[in-house]
Amino acid sequence: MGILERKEREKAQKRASIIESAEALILEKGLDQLNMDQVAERSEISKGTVYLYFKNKTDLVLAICDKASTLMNEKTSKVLTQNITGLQMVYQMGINFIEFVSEHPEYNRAIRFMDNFRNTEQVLTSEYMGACIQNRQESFRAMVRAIQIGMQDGSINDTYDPNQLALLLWATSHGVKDVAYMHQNADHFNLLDNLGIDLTTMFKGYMKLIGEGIKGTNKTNGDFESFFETQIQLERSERPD
Amino acid sequence: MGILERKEREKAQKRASIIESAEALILEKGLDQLNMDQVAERSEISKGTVYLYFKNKTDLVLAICDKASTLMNEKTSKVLTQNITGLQMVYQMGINFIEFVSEHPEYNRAIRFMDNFRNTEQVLTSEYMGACIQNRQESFRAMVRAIQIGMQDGSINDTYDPNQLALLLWATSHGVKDVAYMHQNADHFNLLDNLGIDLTTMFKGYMKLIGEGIKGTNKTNGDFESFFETQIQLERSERPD
DNA sequence: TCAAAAAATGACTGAAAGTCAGAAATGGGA
DNA sequence: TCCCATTTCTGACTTTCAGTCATTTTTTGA
Repeated sequence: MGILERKEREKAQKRASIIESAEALILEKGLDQLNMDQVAERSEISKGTVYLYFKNKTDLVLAICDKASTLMNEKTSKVLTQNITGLQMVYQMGINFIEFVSEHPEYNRAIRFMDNFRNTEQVLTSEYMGACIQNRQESFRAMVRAIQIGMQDGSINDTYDPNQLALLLWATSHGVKDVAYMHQNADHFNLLDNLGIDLTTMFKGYMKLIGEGIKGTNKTNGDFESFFETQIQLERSERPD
Repeated sequence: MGILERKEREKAQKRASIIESAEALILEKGLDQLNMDQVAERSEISKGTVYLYFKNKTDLVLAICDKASTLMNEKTSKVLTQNITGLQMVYQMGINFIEFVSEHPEYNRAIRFMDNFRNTEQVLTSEYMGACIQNRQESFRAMVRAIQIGMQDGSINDTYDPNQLALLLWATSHGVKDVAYMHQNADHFNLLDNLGIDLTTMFKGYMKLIGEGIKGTNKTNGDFESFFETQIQLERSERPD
């Protein structure tokens, strides 16, 4: 019975197409201007059909968050397989995070929106919410793992509690991201432009500050600066566009 | 001509009373549930009158942000007058910030909401927006000032650029605040509770991490831990409720 | 006491989320 | 090929809420 399978596939495609329409609209006009009539129009279906695929607007935004956090999570988890020190893994996760937000402003907006949701009925009954939480927790555990590896190879100071340190890195990196990409959401209070500091400088400064605070006894790791330059060169040689 | 003055005073009072109603509603139900009919009802005036005092809902929220940032700004600026080292000033500003958010969840919600605004007509034409930006910039400059003081008294490493360091402290502390008080907005992904780490521990950990990264050559300042304990004891003796 | 000015009102408009009765398309059996 | 049951889709309709404005009420000063 291949018909059922075909139907399933078509359903998934339509669902994905609605999500893509919503993403494009978020990119163009911002999330606060997202409008279900427009999502329907851009997907070339009626409004009612949108509601066959997503329970409500919140559900649709959470589906985008799910997609975003899955993508981010894959990138983060992959870092653990690289043959580098724990500290360098932490650096690499930071680079990935900043790149992700830079490449996908619409995902950043969706996730910021999600973090402002209160636990309403709509949020609690969305099947996507659980997936988002799982993805985040997995990324967080990858961070803890990188820290543990770093403590074993001597690149990270092992007097910290790995969970607590991961929590601090998570929190501070999100703060840096929010300030660095404030212009993606709002231009008021654009500290970076006001101070004439560019994104890379800020990010390097953050890594240096954090690096100083967490560095272990093994001094052969090199600092973030040199690691960063190597990575950038690697990427340029991989994608010479 | 005391009538005009009286009218001005009454206007200001009514304006303040509308703001208070909105704050209470934000505290009770969250900002996404804030509704202008309810604001009017709670203020015991008609909806139309609310719109005589505030151009629109955005304007009202920005008025709350103005009030909040003014309050925070006063606290921050006052730190500069204390007879402590620059590093201790930075610590104290952090303590004030965390206390502020803890005491005023409604203000935190309003400001988070503001940071998600895009620069629409409504935002640009609100007289409160400019005030908010000014308040923030003033707080930021106070932070820069504290860092400069710290570099002079040897409590802060003077190889950093003061502006860049202030930017990093601003960004990271906001990140820590957002994670620490995520439950004020949303309970999903409540990292603190998941890991069984309490707010004070996280905050101390943050200050330790940062402190390590920025500490200067003068080692007589004492660490954050001891500074924090002193401050807490001071406050307890000042307000023995 | 009264009329002009100021302040307040609430019914109304418009926009957008969400619903649902009916229309259209699909698919298996005769 | 036709039929009809099931699935899928539609868009007019309902509801909610921001924002408006013609009208009413209150205040003021003469």
